[in-house]
Amino acid sequence: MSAYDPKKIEKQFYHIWEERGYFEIDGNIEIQNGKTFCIMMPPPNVTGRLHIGHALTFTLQDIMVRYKRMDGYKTLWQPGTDHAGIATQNVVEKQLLSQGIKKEEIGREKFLEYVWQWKEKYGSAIVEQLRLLGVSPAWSRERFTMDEGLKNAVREAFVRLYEEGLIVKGNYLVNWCTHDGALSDIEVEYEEKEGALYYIRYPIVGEDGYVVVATTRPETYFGDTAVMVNPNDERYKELIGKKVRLPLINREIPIIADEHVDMEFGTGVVKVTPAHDPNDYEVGKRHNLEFITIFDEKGILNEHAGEFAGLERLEAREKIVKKLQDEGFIEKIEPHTHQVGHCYRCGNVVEPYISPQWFVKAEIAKEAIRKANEGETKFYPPQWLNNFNAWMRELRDWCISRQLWWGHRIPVWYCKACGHEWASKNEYEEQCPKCGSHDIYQDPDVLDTWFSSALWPFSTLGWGNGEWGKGVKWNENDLEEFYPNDLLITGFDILFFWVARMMMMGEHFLHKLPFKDVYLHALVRDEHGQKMSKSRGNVIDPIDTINEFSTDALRFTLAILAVQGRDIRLSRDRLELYRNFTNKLYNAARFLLMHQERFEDLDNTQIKTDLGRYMLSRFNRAIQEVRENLDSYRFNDAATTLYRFLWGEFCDWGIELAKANKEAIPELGTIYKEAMKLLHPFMPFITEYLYQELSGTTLQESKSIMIMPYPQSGEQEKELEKSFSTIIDAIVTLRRAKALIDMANKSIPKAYVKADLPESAKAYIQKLAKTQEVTFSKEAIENAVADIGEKVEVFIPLEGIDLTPIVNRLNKQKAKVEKEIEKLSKMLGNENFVKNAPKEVVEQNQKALEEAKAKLTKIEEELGRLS
RNA sequence: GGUCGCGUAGCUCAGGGGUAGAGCACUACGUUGACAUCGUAGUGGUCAGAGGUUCGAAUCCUCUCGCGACCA
Repeated sequence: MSAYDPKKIEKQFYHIWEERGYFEIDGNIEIQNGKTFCIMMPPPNVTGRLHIGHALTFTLQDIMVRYKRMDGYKTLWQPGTDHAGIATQNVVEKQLLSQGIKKEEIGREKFLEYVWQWKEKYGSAIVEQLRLLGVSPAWSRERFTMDEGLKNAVREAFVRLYEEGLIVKGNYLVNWCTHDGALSDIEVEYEEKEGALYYIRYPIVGEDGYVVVATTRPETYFGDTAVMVNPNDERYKELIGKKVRLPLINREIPIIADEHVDMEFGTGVVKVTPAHDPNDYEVGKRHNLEFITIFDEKGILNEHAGEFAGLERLEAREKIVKKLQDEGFIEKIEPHTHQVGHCYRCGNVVEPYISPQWFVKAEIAKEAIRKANEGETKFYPPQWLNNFNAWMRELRDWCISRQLWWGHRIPVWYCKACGHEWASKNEYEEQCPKCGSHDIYQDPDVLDTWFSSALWPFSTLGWGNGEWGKGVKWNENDLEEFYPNDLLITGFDILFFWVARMMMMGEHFLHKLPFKDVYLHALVRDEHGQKMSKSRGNVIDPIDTINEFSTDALRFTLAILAVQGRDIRLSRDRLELYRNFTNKLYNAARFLLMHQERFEDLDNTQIKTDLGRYMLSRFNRAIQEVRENLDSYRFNDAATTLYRFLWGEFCDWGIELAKANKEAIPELGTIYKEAMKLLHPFMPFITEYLYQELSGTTLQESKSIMIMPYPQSGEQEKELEKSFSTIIDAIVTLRRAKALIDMANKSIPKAYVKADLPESAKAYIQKLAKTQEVTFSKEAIENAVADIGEKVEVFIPLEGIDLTPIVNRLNKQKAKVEKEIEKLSKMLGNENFVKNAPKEVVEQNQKALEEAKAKLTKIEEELGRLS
């Protein structure tokens, strides 16, 4: 028993590759051809742990990068991590709380010190995990979205947009999480919830009656500043212009009319809460209503809520409803499903809330939209352009301020003396540029994390960095060489969060879209198509998977499943399959090495034998397909081609046929080595290992496969391929015929093959079909077992073959089938059964009878031929 | 409600006007000195359904049904 053991080599090889600088932009300097290739790593969160989605995205990126690097491109794969505002702040806040420290007690500066300490200590966990995946980014250039250079770039971008009037401050209704503060529209996740529709009675002022309004959020009635009916609603025409009195608090509000009211919903009377509902906000502005905010930023009800002041908004609901019920203000409560917005970070119910925030104006996206539709950026799969357009068309101003401490602080200062407001690229400001006062303060908020990552495709190339990192983290001509980036690979789920924003920013600041191609991959699901989640317990951990199956197997599995526009269903079965593939590759190499210690490079070899030329021709075909598929990001097709060629052609036929023609073995070894290069981007470790083994070298002492030229497709020999496919057909057909006479795995003395083949083909057929003597014949042979293949006919003479075993087997089968027929006939002959049994059962049995009869005929035919 | 995608062998999926493919599973045989994480052979499909275009449709078009995603 001999199996491939990846553990021995993976860490060791990775270390050597990285140490030798192969991952860096000039790592392949010897084979560079003047072209460049650049791809940005979507920076994972510093707080993150590697999950299977990372494994997918980084595997695909690494495949492209290794391919391009081997193909002679000067290649930049820019790595880095994201400071992840809310997530990181939460992690550190929690950690401090466990030590009994509240961040409010220690203050902003001290808290940030803790965060930085945390980042230094734990922030590299994910990049270390990434290394286990075998990825090859230019690690020396690793960036952090809050390093000094990128902080400079963020201020540069902010100040320019501020001065152009594209960043503005406004007191708007925003999505508010009482835990995490303001959220942008896409940070709110909607979920269908079983709630209730509360029908509340509002007494009419000066009359005995009341109107009933239906609401899903009864606690907001403290903020009502009107109730509203449709002017065309006959039921309520009389009421327009009158007033109602809010229950318990007895504030009087007007009854107004507005065409927007849906007469069908609830009672047709709606409450208007301008400060706590986006629709009502618009109504409030239209009708000049008062905006009453009823809770603070933590969600605690204020004085407008009367006796309920001090309670948390959601906890208060029940108490408020109870009181209303007790006082007779609730008409009824109906169950009601509706969409409820939740914070994507903490799951808290999001509230519309009026607060002063910073926004990027939507018009910044105009040019990016136009250029994307002109094809400056191509999406893979292309239908994503539609989604991009659909979202961009309805783009609203982007709320970029966040009520956090951790992040890029908004570079805007206010002067207490003269009220002046200004933005500055400096980290600290000393005095007011207008009046010179020192009594100034900086805006307390920080920027949305996506603001800094929107700059990633060019800020990492030095844009706006100042002098920081120059010549170390980036080079002066980077922007020229690597902008626009050639490709972005990321998940479709962040198309709007990130991709679209990079496109707006890139276009705005550099007047070119940041990517030529954008490849969006789907989600990794479990084998049943379920989303992976901790609560479902179906999470596949990439690190565990690597330990169990190897990095190469994981990478290859993900690649071969990565079909454009389709989710990936990952399963252990699949992983096993491709782990087995690595073992197959290993054993093929062992076979070759059994015959010869080392093999030449293809460049220095003249392939002469017919089998060698045949395999080379097939290999050239595979090269062409793999290249075409990689060039169009069809990772699954590229991987399938490799799997089929290496296993289905090289091992199954190349090596097997070589057993009949040992002279071809040195040539096959040479081709196999070259094939390792073709496979290398997918399976970096085993290919390096086998390449070195077959060369009689070690990586420690030799050049790595990863900086050798990627195979170029050569000529295909069509005639030779045809000839070999006839040989293969002869072998398969003969094997089938042998199976028919129960001699499948045994050697037989003689067979005839009717085919147009050269004498040299005989050895192959004799060896692989285990037939001592094969004769080519132009005629059919009498008194023989015959089988017809695609291209040939074969005949096995009956004389000299012991037919007893097969005749016995056929007789046994015959008896069994006859018994079956008898039983089924009897059953179907029974009138009651046919009448009463379910139709399907009757049909099923009829079908079974027919099949059994057909089988019997076949058996009888065979018996007739053999006796 | 709007947009998009999907429906192909028992399962997971490729393919995308010209004889229906792979892997797994299944059946039978097998330890011939690379590999049982394997080999050989075989069974298995009205390509969701109905219309249409075409010499020809799994493939293009329309509709229906079912599933999913995103947006409201």
